[in-house]
Amino acid sequence: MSESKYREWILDTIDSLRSRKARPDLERICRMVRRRHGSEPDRTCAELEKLIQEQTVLKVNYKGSISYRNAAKVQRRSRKKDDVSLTTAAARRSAAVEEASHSDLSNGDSAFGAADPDEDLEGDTSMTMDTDSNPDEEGAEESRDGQDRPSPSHAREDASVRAVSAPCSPSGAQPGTGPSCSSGSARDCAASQKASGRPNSLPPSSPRALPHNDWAYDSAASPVEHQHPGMQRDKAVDTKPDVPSRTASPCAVNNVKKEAGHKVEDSGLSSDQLVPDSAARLRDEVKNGSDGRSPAFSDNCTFKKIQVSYTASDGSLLNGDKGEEISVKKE
DNA sequence: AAGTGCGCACCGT
DNA sequence: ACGGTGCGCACTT
Repeated sequence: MSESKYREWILDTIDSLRSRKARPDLERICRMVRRRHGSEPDRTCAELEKLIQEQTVLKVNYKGSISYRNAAKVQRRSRKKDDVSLTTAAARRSAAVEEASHSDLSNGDSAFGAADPDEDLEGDTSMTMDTDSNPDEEGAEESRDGQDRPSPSHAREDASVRAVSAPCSPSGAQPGTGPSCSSGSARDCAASQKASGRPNSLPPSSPRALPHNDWAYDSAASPVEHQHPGMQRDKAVDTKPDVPSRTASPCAVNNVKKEAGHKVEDSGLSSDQLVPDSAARLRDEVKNGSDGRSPAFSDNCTFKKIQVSYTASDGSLLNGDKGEEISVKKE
């Protein structure tokens, strides 16, 4: 029961933030929800996460920071070719979603989203949805409620949505100073966002340092587990294009592999990057594979960032700051 | 201090 | 040209 309530609150909040022209990021969302309804950020976080998994809320990486979108409101206007693929996409989507959720639960996805602005990772439109199919937002939401019905429409901006699992570190993380875990986690989330989201500054060497550096934010999924620190780092430094994203997620591969087959064509599709974890990953993988080369650069950056942020939130508060610094430095 | 409103620049379509 | 997004600032509570 509280679930639907939360959904409502969260969506409402996102909405409100948007209308205020403020970025609907975790921090703001949590704060606002708490303010308005007194719900603890922690809980909000969790609920938000759920919504993301249901795709009621889309987690998007926009301009280098994490944003959340009300899926019901995100619509794409002109997207003809997509429409075609949308159909197929929809099908996949559901599959993907399911798998995603499964894997997510187990944390199957690794943080290698490997999205790179350069290459237009955004090929990941797979999950784009027709909002047309949404009857009305409210109603839709309601109905959507119970099942993880992929329903989102999809965002047009250049943002990549990926993380579906944990917007914030699930349990542990929490600021030593903050006694209340709730605020702690909220902050935590925010922190991680910030840490990871601050990016933008692409290295000069980057061919097209877009102001919008939409690196993939695969993140959420894994606070700790995968992520091979050493390798990414090296790579980042290196300009070596290959391996990175691909090695990335064995789990993901497993999960998605099957789909990979038909997805390939899609990849070039659009610049929209809304993608469910698995899908995204999958796509990336496919892409990389087919291309034979991968956009190592931004990839790595992304990587680093993610990792860093998680590390920070994850455990050592002490290190948190350091982590950030490090990432900066690297860049 | 925190929340809010909004001008503005940016970007993709 | 248009619409979406979010920063940054000023205003309100």
